[in-house]
Amino acid sequence: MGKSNSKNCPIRFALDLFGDKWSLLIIRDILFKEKRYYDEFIESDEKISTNILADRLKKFEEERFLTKEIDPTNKRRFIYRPTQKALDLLPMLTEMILWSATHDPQTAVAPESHRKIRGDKRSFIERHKAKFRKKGTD
Amino acid sequence: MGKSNSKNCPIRFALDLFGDKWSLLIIRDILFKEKRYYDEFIESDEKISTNILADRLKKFEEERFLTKEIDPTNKRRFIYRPTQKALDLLPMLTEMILWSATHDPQTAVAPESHRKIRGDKRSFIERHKAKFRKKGTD
DNA sequence: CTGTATCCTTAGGGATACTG
DNA sequence: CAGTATCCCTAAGGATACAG
Repeated sequence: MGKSNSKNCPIRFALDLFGDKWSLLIIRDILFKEKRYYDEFIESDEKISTNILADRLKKFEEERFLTKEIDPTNKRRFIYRPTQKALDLLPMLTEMILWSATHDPQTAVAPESHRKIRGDKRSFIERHKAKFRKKGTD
Repeated sequence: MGKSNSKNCPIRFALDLFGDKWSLLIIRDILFKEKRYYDEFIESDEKISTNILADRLKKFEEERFLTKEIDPTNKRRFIYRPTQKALDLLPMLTEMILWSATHDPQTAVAPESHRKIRGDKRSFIERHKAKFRKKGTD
């Protein structure tokens, strides 16, 4: 299902870009855990392997989800920062999290709290975006 | 990354359930294209093969995304209908569609229209839900 | 019509060693 | 530190034939 194939279907378009096993987990680390460095991604619970991580970071840079620059505080490291394109995934990811919150028996949340979270969604997202306005880039 | 592994991460929880190549496309067909029968899924553009489709339908039934019943209008077919758990994916999918609408150069939508779509999101989702209240189930 | 059952292929991913 | 480069392996998926 190559990229040329996502004609006119926005869901397929999205899946072609981040519908694999690792992409959204990396995006999660960037947007919610504020990771910015290669070794920070490597340390994640899921134990991504070095070649896969490098490949995804490259793709994300090519697709303009991330920028890669030399870290000003340490000229021997790279810093990866989310672009607006990545930040724009926050609403979708927030809805995904809300969905899991209601349907995961392990973390199940009462409907009242769910409504509260949903009510807070905008501020939740705005809070995150604000963070990245300092750290992020476009 | 088996299911037992999605401890405390709602994104991983969601990806374990529908993070493969086909699941969200089937959900799309159910929620947006209102497909209900095996052969309707088979006819989709993406040409899913019979064994994969059967496997996903079974999993979705087990995970309570779908119910499977004998079609009252034709006792020799099955009808698959979305549960509330599946319907609850509408907000996430809508955000995914909105994201693609802004970032897919092919279907790119002007920011004004985008804001309009976003403003209409609730009614969009409610319209879909209403449809399924007749056809759907829980 | 709605699937199973097979068989086969391949892309994606894991482990590990190595490098600028 | 931030990756390549290998090598290998497996799960996922395609094609097709068959079955209830």
